[in-house]
Amino acid sequence: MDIFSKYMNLDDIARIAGVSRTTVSRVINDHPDVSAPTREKVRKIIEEHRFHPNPVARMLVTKQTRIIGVGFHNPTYLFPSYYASTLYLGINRVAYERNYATLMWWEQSHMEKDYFTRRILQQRRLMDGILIATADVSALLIEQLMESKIPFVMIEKPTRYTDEINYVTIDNIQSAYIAVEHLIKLGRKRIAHITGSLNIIDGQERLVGYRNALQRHDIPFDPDLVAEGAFTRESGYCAMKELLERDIPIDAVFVGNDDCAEGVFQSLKEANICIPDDIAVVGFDDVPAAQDFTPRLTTIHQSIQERGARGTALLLDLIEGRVKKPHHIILPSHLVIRQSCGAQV
Amino acid sequence: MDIFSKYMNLDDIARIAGVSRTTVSRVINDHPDVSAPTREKVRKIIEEHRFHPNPVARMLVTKQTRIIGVGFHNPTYLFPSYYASTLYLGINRVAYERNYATLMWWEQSHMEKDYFTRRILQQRRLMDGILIATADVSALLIEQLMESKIPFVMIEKPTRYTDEINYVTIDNIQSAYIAVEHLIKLGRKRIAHITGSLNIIDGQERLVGYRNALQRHDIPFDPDLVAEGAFTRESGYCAMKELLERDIPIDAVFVGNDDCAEGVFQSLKEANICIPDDIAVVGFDDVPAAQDFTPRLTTIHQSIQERGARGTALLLDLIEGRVKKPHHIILPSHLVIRQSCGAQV
DNA sequence: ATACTTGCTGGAAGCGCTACCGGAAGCGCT
DNA sequence: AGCGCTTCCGGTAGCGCTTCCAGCAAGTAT
Repeated sequence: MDIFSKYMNLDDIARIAGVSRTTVSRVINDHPDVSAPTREKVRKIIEEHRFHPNPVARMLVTKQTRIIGVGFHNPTYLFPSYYASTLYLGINRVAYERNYATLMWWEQSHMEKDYFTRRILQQRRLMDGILIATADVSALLIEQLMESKIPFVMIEKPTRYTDEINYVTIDNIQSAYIAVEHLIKLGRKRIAHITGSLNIIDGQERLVGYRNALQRHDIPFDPDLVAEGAFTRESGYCAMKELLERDIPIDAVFVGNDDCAEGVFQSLKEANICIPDDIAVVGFDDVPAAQDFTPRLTTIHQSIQERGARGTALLLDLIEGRVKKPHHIILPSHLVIRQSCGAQV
Repeated sequence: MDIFSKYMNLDDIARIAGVSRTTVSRVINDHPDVSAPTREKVRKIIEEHRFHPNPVARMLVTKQTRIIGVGFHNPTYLFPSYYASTLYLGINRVAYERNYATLMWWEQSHMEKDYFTRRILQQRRLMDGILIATADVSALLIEQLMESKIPFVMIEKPTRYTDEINYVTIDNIQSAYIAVEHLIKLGRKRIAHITGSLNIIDGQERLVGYRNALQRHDIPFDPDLVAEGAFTRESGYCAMKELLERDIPIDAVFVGNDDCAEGVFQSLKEANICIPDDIAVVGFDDVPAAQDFTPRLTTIHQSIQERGARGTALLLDLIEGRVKKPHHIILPSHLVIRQSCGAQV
């Protein structure tokens, strides 16, 4: 093909085949109104010329793109991380199975403030639906998305309009409760908590679960035992260090997620504090690396890939009109007991 | 906006503003041929109705989409991994800066064989250019891409048509040479190599560098010292185990990449072999986790994000006609000496 | 014989935008 | 008054598809 030549179009194929453009369109779309011989003839010519219809033109007339947008926010802590990659793995699997492509946004810290919102709104009609892979998203975007009636699903629990929005999440409160209760039952008395990002609902809810467990077991809540982290390794390192510098007794710590726990481990090792003998550690997420921590990390397991997959399936059902009412999917999670909590050797 | 209402279009805005569709288009595209008062009036109405022109219609007529396709192949080992995520980080940064969106493909093992190729060809006209983030890609796809004259860049060195294809890579041979030479200079005599995937050029070239270094220092090449890995943690674990079972003297091992080295570490620990005293280990990539290995991993550093960024910049230059001839970008890399090679304490 | 269905095909409209072209108005100049 | 020039605006023709509708031939029932 020459640089100056254009791509072929339906008319070119039609002319070569000696049929009308309509007929060519019909064979491409497997429409029944074409006789077998005509269909074969046209198909052969399409094949021969390696013709592919222009997807953009098709999108314009059918008003569907078979593209879904996937927005990741604040990737400073999301990417590159096991969580986000794995989520996308699940998303992509379902999108593939149902023949959709994914157009991904991913807001990085150096971008302008409302880039995410503007961009999504601008490109709305390029996407049949939108997946929002973070709770940390502006209320404005959510409102405009709701107003524009475009199908969208959040892969985190939204902080507002909770009833009206489709989302998939896990029971953070209950999970955190179980994790902390486990430590209590092992006889730990001074249980600290390094939180996740507290502007994200997961972080907030895990803190609630922590407090609930203490309360239930008549252990007074001590704010000195709480340090704010941010779901990252670095934040875990710093928060643990800060906790140690407070120079108060601590015999266990429940950490916002596993990435964060990695930093906690490092900090404890540097301070020559033994896990779990001196301080027991429990994480959240059960990333694969958790099995390779020394000692192996006790943590709450959740299937991140499933989260992405279920969210995507819900979105596509919404797009295709199979589902109408707002759905809230709450995925199961459970405690995986390993060595870092002191229950096993 | 009602469910049944359509999106607004240029004509709607034009009618409300009392101007022509053309004028509205002009103000949207900042065309000078509009008087200041008219421009203001139209702009206000656009704002008021939160109107965004249909990007699909615009794409159809301008014949550019401001979308680039990004293809990741064989994600079984690529995702979720530091390498792929980080690459995408670099890609996305540049794409954002130059106002392009990324449409990502990601072939998973459960997909049909030629899905990748078919999909890319079908959607070609939806993308202004294509980034191929793997060398493990069919010759057919490359040929069809070249034939269709669509701009594309490979983020790995291609195995064929090397001269004609735009790509970005590092000097694998030289880097591997330096890594192995470093071990030799530290007095290691029986240096093993756990390769990367040998169907990928990076794996092949690193093996060549390994052999070159041996040859240069008059150490005979011993095939028993080589085991095939696949750039993954698991493959490293198995390959190291296999190497140990051969029951031959080994005092160092150069590993295809850091992920793989993680498996090697695990295998050596299980066998109670001390790193670096008994066996020194050198990796490749310098992922952040390399600093947290015990002992800390000596490895070849390369900037993966830069790789993605430079590849994307090249692609966009190609798309925008700023660059014509095939470009080959070779990024720098260097050895980072830590503890696992035995040079530091 | 007519009427009516069935199977296949093509013409034409239109999706929502951009871009080309032509024209009206306003200006200063001869 | 007539001329050319600039400034601003609108009409219209596509971009490459899908889809609706009409039409025609052949087959079937009345």
